Amino acid sequence: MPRRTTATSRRASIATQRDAAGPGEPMRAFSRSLPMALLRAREAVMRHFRPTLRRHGLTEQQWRILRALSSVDDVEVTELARMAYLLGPSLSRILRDLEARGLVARRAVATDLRRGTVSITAKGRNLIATVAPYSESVYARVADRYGAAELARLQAMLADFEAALATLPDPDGASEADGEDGSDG
Amino acid sequence: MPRRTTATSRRASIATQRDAAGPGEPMRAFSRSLPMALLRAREAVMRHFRPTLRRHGLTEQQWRILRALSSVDDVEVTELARMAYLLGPSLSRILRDLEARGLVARRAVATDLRRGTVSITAKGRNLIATVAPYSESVYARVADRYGAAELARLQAMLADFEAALATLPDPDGASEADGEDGSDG
DNA sequence: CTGAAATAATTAACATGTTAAGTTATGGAG
DNA sequence: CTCCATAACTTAACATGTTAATTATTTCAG
Repeated sequence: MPRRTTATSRRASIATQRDAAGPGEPMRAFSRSLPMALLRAREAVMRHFRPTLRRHGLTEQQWRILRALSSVDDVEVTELARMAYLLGPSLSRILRDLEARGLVARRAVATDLRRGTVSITAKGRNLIATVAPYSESVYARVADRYGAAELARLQAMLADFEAALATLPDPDGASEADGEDGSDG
Repeated sequence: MPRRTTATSRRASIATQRDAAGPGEPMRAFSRSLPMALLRAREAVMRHFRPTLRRHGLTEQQWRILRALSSVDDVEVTELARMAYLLGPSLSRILRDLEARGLVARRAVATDLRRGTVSITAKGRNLIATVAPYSESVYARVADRYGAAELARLQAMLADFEAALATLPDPDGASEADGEDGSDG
């Protein structure tokens, strides 16, 4: 390991194998796990979007927020988080930045001062109008390469999958602990 | 917006609509974009894994690394990054931590001091053995709820999708810039 | 009306994602 | 052999993911 000492023996067994699944491990083949497949598929698409967004000073999440805002007059922060699929803390930080850049505007709700509403500004709409064509272009290329029909089917399956898992009980985080690895302290 | 001033007029139009798709925006319905669907599907699964991992002091990425290492004797860092689907910088940081916790061990490759190999320790294997049952249990519940056959089909489609997109030209980051928002500087 | 519980949003703290830059070691041209 | 391009990691810097703690308001039991 470069940047350290102790150059010991050698080995260089390259290990081109991916999932050896040793004789004592009955676990699923690691590289084929569903979360991994979903992650890889998503990255396969996103890597085509990021460069364009980046050239316009936007991250994927900022783009999601602007897109969500462009479809409504104004929304409360909590609802926006749901629409853009972001957690509250992430949204809070990003809105602070987008507001400072003049892409969104915030207002308090007079009837409940805990709440705030967010809306996209003209500058924000202009940015969307500038980037949208590239975004559409990428999407078209993806649909063309994989097949529009297949793509629609894939999306339908993903929606079904999400709906099916939504019926599972909440994982919470308290029910199956045993503490044996000592990394909790 | 709480934590700020300027309580102006009111509005409270709640906006239960999701994708209004205003009369001037021809873009795809935002909430149904493929990247979003993949993100939601992945989160639907991961939210059931995270609590258990967390109870054992592991993050999702650390778990991927340990699982990958458990399938081989030892691997070079670059190959491990590919196996665990992590970028180099993320892997560097995580390995530093896992090594400090005694879950993995590193060695330099004598024939090329730039390279380093990583292997899982006995302590690391014990941790995997402890967590694996919970992981398998979650996976079984997911498969049961969505259907094992459907799940297999979904994974196959995801693999096909990734393969199809791999044939697209690299996005690079220089080919369709026009610079209109001044963030390219 | 008062104070505890609940709600909306933000802040804090730590881990990873992502791109750029830096470091050490190889390898090859001349 | 020397110098430079490359390669393999690591470090740096900034943005987001994730969970916990805080702050400001509102709600509601009593």
